[in-house]
Amino acid sequence: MTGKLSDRNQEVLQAIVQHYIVTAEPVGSRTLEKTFNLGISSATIRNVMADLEELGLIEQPHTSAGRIPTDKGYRYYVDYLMMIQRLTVDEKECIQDEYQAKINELDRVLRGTSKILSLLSKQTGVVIAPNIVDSRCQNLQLIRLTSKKILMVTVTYAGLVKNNIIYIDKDLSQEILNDFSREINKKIIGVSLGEAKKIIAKELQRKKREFLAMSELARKMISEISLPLEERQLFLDGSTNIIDNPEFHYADKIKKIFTTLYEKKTLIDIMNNCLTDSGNGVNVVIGEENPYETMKNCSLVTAIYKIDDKPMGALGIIGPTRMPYDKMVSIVDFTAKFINNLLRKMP
Amino acid sequence: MTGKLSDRNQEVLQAIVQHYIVTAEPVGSRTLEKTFNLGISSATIRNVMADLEELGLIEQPHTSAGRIPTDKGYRYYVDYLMMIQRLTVDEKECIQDEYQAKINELDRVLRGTSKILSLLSKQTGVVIAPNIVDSRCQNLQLIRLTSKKILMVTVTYAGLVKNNIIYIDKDLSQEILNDFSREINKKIIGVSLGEAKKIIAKELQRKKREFLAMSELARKMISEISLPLEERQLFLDGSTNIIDNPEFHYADKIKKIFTTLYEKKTLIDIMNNCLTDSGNGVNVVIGEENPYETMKNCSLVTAIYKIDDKPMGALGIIGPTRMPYDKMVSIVDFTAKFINNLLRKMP
DNA sequence: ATTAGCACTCACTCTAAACGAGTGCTAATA
DNA sequence: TATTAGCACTCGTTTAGAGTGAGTGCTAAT
Repeated sequence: MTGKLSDRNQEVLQAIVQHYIVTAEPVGSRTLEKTFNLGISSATIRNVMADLEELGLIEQPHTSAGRIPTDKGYRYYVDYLMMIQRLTVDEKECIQDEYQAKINELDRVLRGTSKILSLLSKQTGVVIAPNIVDSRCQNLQLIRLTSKKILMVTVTYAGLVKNNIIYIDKDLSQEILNDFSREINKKIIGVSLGEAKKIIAKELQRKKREFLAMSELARKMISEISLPLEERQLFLDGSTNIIDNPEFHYADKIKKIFTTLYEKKTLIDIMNNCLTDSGNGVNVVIGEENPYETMKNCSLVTAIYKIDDKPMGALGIIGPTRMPYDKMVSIVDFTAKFINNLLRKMP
Repeated sequence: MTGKLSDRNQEVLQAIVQHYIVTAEPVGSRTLEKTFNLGISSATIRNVMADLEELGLIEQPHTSAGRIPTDKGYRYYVDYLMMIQRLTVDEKECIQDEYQAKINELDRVLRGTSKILSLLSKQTGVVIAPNIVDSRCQNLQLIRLTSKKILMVTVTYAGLVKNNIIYIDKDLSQEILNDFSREINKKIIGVSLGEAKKIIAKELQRKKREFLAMSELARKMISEISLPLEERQLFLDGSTNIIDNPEFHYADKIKKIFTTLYEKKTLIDIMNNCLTDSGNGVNVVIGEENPYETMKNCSLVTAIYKIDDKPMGALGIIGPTRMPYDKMVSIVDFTAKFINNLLRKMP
C-alpha cells in the first residue's frame, strides 16, 4: 500500500468517497468546496485531486467529469478513513427481534440471518451453513420406512438435522434398528461426523460377527454421511435490492450478477474463501480484489461465525463497490457477534 | 369468447402470433405477405388485420406500427390455433436422464423438476411441494436430543420428511420415546397428517392416565404438525432467463417481476390457484388474466401432479406473455405425466 | 371480393449546435 | 512558497430539426 497520505489529502479523499457513495455521480472540485468544509478553494482541491489520481486512488470517467474512487481508493478509505458507525437503537432492536421470534434450529437461525442482513443493509445478505461433516454429532437414529427403505436422521449439537434415505436388501425391524442406533450413539456422541464415519467403519471391522446382519446397512450409512460440498446450504436474501443501484440499471449487468448469485456453486466458493481469509473481525473485499470475474464490480463485507469456538460458516453482504462500508461493516460485525452468542447458548 | 373466426382470419392471426413470438417486433402486413404463404396480398391482410383489431385480438403500439397480439389474441391462439409440438427425442431424454440420476426423495424430485423445466423452456421453472398436512403418514419417530429437547421426524408415503424440534420440561428417555412412537405409529400409519393430529388428540383424551407423562409432549406434537402455508416449499429455477427477453430489458420491470418471484408468499398463492383451477391437463394463464398486478405481463403454463391419484402440487413455467405456448404446453405436460408416473412407483 | 396505388402517420435515426460541469494551467496574491 | 482567482479548453449530454422508412387506411380499378 502507498504510504500514508497527508491529512489534507486524506480529507479530500474521504469527502470524495462519502459523496460518491451517496450520489453515485462523479464529484467535482466545486461541489466538494461547497458541500464539505475543507477550508481550501476548489483550485487547491483540484491540485490535491491530481495528486490522488496519480496515486491511483481516484479516477475520471472522462476528461471533463469529476472524480470517482477506484477500488484502491475504497480500500484506503476502508483501511484508514472510515469511522465505524454505531448501529441505531432501532437497528439493534431489529436484529434482536428477529432472533426472539421462536427460532431454534440452526437452519432457521441462518435463514433469518440472511434476511436481517439484507433488510438492514438494503443489499444482498448471504449466509453459508456449516459443513455438516465438521459438526459434532448429537444423535443418530435409524427409522424403518418400508422393508427396503430406512431413514437415517443425524442431528448435530448445533441443531443441524440431516436426513438420508438408505435402501437395503434385508428387512430389519424397528427394534433392531433401535438397538443398533443406541449402540452407535454411545460411540459417536460428541464426535464430528467425519470422525463418526471412521468409527462406524472400525466398529464394522471389529464386531464383524454381531454386526453381520447390519454390515450392508453400516456400509451405506458411511457413504451417506459424506455430503458433497455443492450441497452445502446457502441462504440468500434481498438479491433484488441490487437492481436499485444505478450502476446496475442495465439488463446485461443485472443478468451477470444474478447468474453468479444463483449459480450457488460460485457463491459457496466465494463464501468459503472468506471463511479462511478473514480472521476474527470483519473482512472487506472490494471490486477487482475479488477473484471471480463476474463479481468484479461488487464488494463483499463478511464475517465468520463460530460454533463451539470453532469457525464454522460465514455471513455477509454483497453490493456494488460503491457501498456505505462503514455502515455495512457495523451491521455485519454486530450480526456475527450476535449469532455467535446465540450459537454458544443454543444447545 | 367471440365466436369462431373465418379460416382466413384465423390464419392471419396465427401468422401474427407466431411471428411476434419469435421476433418480439410488431408485425406488418407486408412482412406477413412475404414470410407466410397466405395467398393474399398485403392490402387484403390489412383489411383482415383491421377486423382482428376490432375484435380485440391484436393491437397497434402506435399508429404507424405493425400489430402485436393482445392477451385475448394469445388466448384465442392457445385455445384454437396452436399445434401442440411434440418434444424432440433429445428433450425427452433430457427429462428422463434428470430423474435417472439416483433421485429418490420427493424433495429432490421436485427440485430436479423445476431445474429441468427451466432448462428446457429457457424460462423460469416453478414447482410447489405438496402441503404436508394432506400427505399420508408413513412413520413418526421421536428422538431424544437433550433432557429438554426432542426431535420429531415425520415421513410421508411420498417421501416427504419433516423435522420439528419440541421443547419439554420433563426428561423422557429414548426408550420411552420409542414405545410412544410405536404406539402412535400403529394408529396413524396411512392416515393423512391432518387426521393424525386428531387421532393423537383423541388418544390423549382416552388414555389420559397412561399418557399422563406424555401429555405435554403430545400436545406439543399436535401443534407442531400443522405447517403454516407460507412455509410450503417452493422450487424456483432459471429466474435469470427472464432478463433475456427484450420485454424485460428495463431495470424497473426486472425489479418488479423478481420481487414477485422471490416474495414466495405471492408465488405460492399463485401456484395454489393453479392447483384448484386446472383440471387434469395443462392450464394456461395469460397476462391480464392473472389476478396479481405484478404478474400481468407474464404468462403461466401449469399442470398439477398427483400422489396416490390425489392432486398434491403444481408445476409450471413462468415467462413473458410473448411465449412459445405450443412448446411450453408440451414441456409442462410431458414433465407432469412423467413425475406422476414416478410418484406412483416411488414407495 | 381482391388488389394496386397513394397519401399520410409517426417512431426512430442522424446531425449539428448549444450547454455546462469540470479540468489544467497560469498569473496574481498572501 | 503555498494558495487562489481566472480563463481557455474538453467532452459528455441535451435539444431541435430534418430525413427515413415501416406501416397504415382509403379509394379506385380489376
